[in-house]
Parts: sequence; structure tokens; C-alpha cells
Amino acid sequence: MAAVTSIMRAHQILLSQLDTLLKPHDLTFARYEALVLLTFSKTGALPLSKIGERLMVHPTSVTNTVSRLERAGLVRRMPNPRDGRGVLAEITERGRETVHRATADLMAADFAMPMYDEARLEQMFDLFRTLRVAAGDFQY
Amino acid sequence: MAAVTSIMRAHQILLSQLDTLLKPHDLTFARYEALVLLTFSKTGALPLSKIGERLMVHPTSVTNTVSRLERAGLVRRMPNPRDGRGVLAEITERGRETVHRATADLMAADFAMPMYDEARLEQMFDLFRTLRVAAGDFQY
DNA sequence: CCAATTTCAGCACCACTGATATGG
DNA sequence: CCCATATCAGTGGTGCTGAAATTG
Repeated sequence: MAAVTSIMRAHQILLSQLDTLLKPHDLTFARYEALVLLTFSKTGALPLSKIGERLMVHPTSVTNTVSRLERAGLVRRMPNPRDGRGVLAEITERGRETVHRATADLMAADFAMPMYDEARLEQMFDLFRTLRVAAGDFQY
Repeated sequence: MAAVTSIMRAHQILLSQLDTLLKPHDLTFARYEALVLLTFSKTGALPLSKIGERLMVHPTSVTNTVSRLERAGLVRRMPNPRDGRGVLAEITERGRETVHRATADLMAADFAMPMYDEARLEQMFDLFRTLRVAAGDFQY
């Protein structure tokens, strides 16, 4: 139980600090994650379904997130040429610039975790890998 | 960054499973935490301000949480005899029964973390202690 | 007079359900 | 016909701000 509340509290603290760092860029962490995902894709565009799968968020939440990013001009919707049912979210030039600046800010703040060295960060990642695999995250 | 998203994902998975376990008891994890805090206090009653401090939640959120618990009959509001400005939230008998049943369910499910042994849970707690101390949690 | 406690109205965000249109 | 994709409307939960009433 102590471990559980520990995760809850850590998440709460982290998210709050990250959102504060991202606020000047008009981003929340959820939106930032979506943008980063797009920058890491080859063509800068992904079907909404893929985004939801990778970030483990509900389809309606993806629609909402993409709509907000689109209103901010960081992403644009495109019909999926390989599936008439689908929609692609494509990152715009402004989106790339924004993600670049935001990432610089986050890195300057050590992603709000300046108190850990590389070894401990890796330890943390490894610990949670077990949980995430059990929950079906990491679906390669 | 991988460590950060790792925490985010783990939290998301955990909270979802915990809330599913708590749903039959008409509780969310936030409300469960508040109830547990009350059962652990000597008199079964605490000022709202103390609850907010311990759980690190905003004063208005405490008001909201307590109101929901009160509507469910698990808690009742009392004037604070030692501070005319304050309000005490006192757990009711039904509240104690509910928390007891809910805790039994959570323990039966190993708090949604059956994949970890004691050593790893402790390791997790210790890792996050650093972050929480830095953020002013653990204000003894 | 200032500070602390609590409440309220209101807003943003996220998760979800249920229903719907469209296409594979 | 069934399934997948995406959207919309609506609900519940949480987190905050700003303002107010009450009391120390």
C-alpha cells in the first residue's frame, strides 16, 4: 500500500511540475506526449488509432487532444490514404518548433527530476517495465 | 524522459485497476485514501485542512471529496471545537465498514501489484522518497 | 487589520459511455 | 452483415482560480 501511494504522490508532484513547465507553451503533458510521438514518426503523421494505442488513451480522448492541438495550429487532420475510415494527425511546422522549445525547457529542468542520477532513472524504468508488460503496455 | 513516461504510464494503469476494484464500493481512490486517513486517526475525525495537507490536495478539492463522502453517508461534518473557523470530517460506522470491505478487496488483489515481491515494493518506495522529500511531501 | 479555514461559482482537463456516420 | 475508425453529446471526477463569509 505504501508503494502504491508512493507512486500516486510521485505522479501528482511530477505532473504538476511538468504542466507548469509546459504552460508557457500552451501545452499539457498529454498534448506534449502526442506531439513528441508525431515528431518521432517517419512522416510526421499517424492515424488517431495508432496514437491512442501508443499512449494508451481512449479513442474519444485522442479526438479531443488532436482537436485542441489542431485549434492551436500544431497539428492538422488529413484523410488516411490507406484507410478511408481513418484520419491522420500530421504535425505542422509550428508544431515542430513548439515541441522543440518545450523539450529544451524540460531538459533544462531535467524533466523535473534533477535529484536522480542516470542509474536510478534506469532502475525506475526497469521496475515499472514489469508492471507495464503485465498490463499489455509495450505491445511491439 | 523514459523514466518520466514510465511513471505516468504506471500511474495510469494502477489507478485504473484500483478504481475498478473500488467501484463496487462506490469509492474512487481519492475518496478511499481520505477514508483510510480518518480510520488511522485517533478519534476518527480530522479538520479538512489536515486532510488536504496529508493527502496534498487543494482545499477546494477536500471540500468536494468530503461532500461526496458525506452524501454517501460515510462521513459527517462536525464543527471543530478547538477552532471556530474549522470543520471536522468524522468517519461514520458505515464509513468504517465500507473501508474495511474495500481494503479486503484491495489486499486480495495485492493492491493491483501482484507482480512485485516485498523487496521490490520497498525499493520503489525508497526511490520515490527522494522525489517526495524534495517536493515537501513527508512534512512531519 | 491581517491571516487562516472553508465554501462556492466557474473553468480546464481527462476518462468514459452510448450513439452515430462512414468505410473495410 | 459485421467490424473498425472516428466523432459527438453528455457524465463523473479531479485540479485549479477568484471571491466570499467566518473566525483567530
